[in-house]
Amino acid sequence: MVSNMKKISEGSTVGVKNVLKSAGIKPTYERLRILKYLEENNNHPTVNMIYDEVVKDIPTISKTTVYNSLNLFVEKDLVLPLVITGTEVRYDRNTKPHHHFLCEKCGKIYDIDIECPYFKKGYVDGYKIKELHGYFKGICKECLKIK
Amino acid sequence: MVSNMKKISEGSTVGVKNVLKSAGIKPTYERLRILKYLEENNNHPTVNMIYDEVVKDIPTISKTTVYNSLNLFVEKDLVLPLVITGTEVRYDRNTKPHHHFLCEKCGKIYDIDIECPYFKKGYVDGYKIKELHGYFKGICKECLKIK
DNA sequence: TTTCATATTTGAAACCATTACAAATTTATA
DNA sequence: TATAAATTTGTAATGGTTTCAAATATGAAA
Ligand SMILES: [Mn+2]
Ligand SMILES: [Mn+2]
Ligand SMILES: [Zn+2]
Ligand SMILES: [Zn+2]
Repeated sequence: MVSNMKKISEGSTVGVKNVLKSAGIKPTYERLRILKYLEENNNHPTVNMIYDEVVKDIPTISKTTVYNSLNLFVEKDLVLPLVITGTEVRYDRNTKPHHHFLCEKCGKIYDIDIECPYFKKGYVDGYKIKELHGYFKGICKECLKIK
Repeated sequence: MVSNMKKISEGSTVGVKNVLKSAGIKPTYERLRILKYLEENNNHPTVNMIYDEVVKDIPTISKTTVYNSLNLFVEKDLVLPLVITGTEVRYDRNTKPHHHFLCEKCGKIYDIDIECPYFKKGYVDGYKIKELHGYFKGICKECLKIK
């Protein structure tokens, strides 16, 4: 088993609506659709990836609304922003601290379910840890097969 | 002891000149000064931080030259680019894989000398690891004192 | 329902780090 | 010295993100 992380929700309309309401966010049509995308896709997407899919359902949506919504989700701890490739921010519905793996060949970003003993302790070298950001770069299992 | 990492070089003019030459880089005045800055400061600086200091010695230097030089250093594995704050790239003379700590209060970035067992093995979840990027966010020792 | 205040969305402009590019300058070679 | 190659420089372009004000939608009061 590659990952044993549990899903946050199912991505159903009623599901995401409750998620937004309990976070104190008004569940607008646009926000619901964006959050649904994040729940249905664990691909750590960029703003453009999200926009390109969501605009198929809501042709009038603007990219600014995608930015606004994601910033709001981050503020309310519904979503975790990741900076892995350096060029653009990626968004993760899984806000629990976890590692990632960026494949140099296919560009996919995978979850890596390993533990960091220092993060568990809460301190390193006398410094108080609040967040953990860890990722590997290399070749993923599938691309290794292709050779 | 907070860190037991060894220094790469002393930052002396003859030192950095040899570093550049053995990397196959022509040791121009600008490149020497930029590399010297990196050797004398282990503060993981941004392009602007480097420029602001170097321009005091070389008033005619352009920011493009700082970019060009750093990109060349990265290409020749003399310097490691870090993306930690998300907004701008930082540069590290220490190219050995190591962890970092970003203090939320003072903004300083510290080296953290811990080992990653997965990186040592070379694999996680069947994925081949080539690079390791890990950092913590929190409050550093000094800022904890101030309280 | 109508009215009015508030929240949200939208599109364009601004911002900012980085890159592209071509002209000017320096350096190396003959 | 003359010529070619490499480097530096300044400006313009690029691209992701934010700012901002106008347009639209929502919700409560009348
Ligand atoms: Mn993830
Ligand atoms: Mn470092
Ligand atoms: Zn791959
Ligand atoms: Zn601090």
